[in-house]
Amino acid sequence: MVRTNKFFLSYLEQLYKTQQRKEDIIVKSFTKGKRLFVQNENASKIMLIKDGITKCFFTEDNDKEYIVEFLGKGEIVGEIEVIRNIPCLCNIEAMTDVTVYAISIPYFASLLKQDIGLNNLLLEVFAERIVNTSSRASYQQLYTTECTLAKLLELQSKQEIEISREDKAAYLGITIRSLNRALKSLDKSR
Amino acid sequence: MVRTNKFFLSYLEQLYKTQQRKEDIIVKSFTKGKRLFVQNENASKIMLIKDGITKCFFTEDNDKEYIVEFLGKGEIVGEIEVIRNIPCLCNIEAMTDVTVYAISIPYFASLLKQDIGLNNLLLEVFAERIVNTSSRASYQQLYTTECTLAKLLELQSKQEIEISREDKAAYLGITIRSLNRALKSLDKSR
DNA sequence: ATTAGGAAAGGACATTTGTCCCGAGTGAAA
DNA sequence: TTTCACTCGGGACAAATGTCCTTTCCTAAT
Repeated sequence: MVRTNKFFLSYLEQLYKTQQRKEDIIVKSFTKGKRLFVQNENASKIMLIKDGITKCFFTEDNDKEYIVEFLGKGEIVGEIEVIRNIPCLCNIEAMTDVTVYAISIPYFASLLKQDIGLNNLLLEVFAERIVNTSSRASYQQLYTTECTLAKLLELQSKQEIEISREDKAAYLGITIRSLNRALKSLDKSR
Repeated sequence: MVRTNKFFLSYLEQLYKTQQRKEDIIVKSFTKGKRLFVQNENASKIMLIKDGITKCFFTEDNDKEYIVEFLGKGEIVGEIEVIRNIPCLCNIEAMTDVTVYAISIPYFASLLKQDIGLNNLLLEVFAERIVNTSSRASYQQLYTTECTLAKLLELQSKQEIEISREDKAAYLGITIRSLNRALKSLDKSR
């Protein structure tokens, strides 16, 4: 559930060490709660998470939130926006203190045009995200809240993170009231 | 809603014409209703749609279906499975008679390792799919059925296709009963 | 023309989910 | 210690959705 990618992380560490122009990749930090990207705003950098955990979520016009995924070490953010040339699709918020490699857009764009290793890494990341996002969308639409919650709790138990009730509800796309009910009903069934 | 990609189509036409080994890319046809890929089975080819419209959908264990997207000319299918080395994520079914370029997996894999143009095309397709899938998942979770149906009808009116009630319901992830109700209630409001 | 079979729409009820609100519990300040 | 204010969990009702079943309509065969 918290995605990570050690290959991409070491690829970028390598790139960082050997870069010619020292301003192409810089290390930045965000304290817990700060946003790396804000939905609908234009991004000035692409980032790769060096340490910490973030959440990637939509804020809809009706003020409800939907968490797409949790991103940890080695996950890249902002690249879709550059590739498609659009403003930020969603928000990325630091759930813990976070440090990132921030890559300038022109530099990243030039790498895209020449570095096949980077292309392959990105394709793998994208394929993984498509698999996750689409199969989750299907599951959430076609199963009961209780089932999707059970799945979430199981995923969470395999990870090291604490997810607040708000975030659980936002991940499932339901209200806190419904989440409480589902939690209670899962309790009963064991 | 019916995705298409003329750049990818002409890229593949070019490739097809100039291929060395005549068995790397072949043209195949599927009549309406036939499946190009079956969920959980292993794919033997990657395909790019030359003509016709397909639907890409999950069948869950509870027998309900969820349509991820409709794919038309120039859309590629089966590539995610090769990149991630997994069995078919979902079903791809011909909604009209369909012809495709069927590409052998080893050939495609070798192209991936060397052809940056292909990599860039794929990255754009993937980025587009992630944008669509994730924003639709969010919208469907956080808005009422009526809103999502209205959006679907609007999208459909801009396209040339007819979508059956079953397919509309599967696209929205709801039952036909609920779809009928929502249709009726939309009627009333104008 | 009549009737049987099947598909589709919608009524009726059950279940699920959301909204609103109240009361218990907690922490901080007087 | 008392009280105020705030948060959180859950009760009660409303709205939405699913399930089941009946009715209607269409088609095809006799």
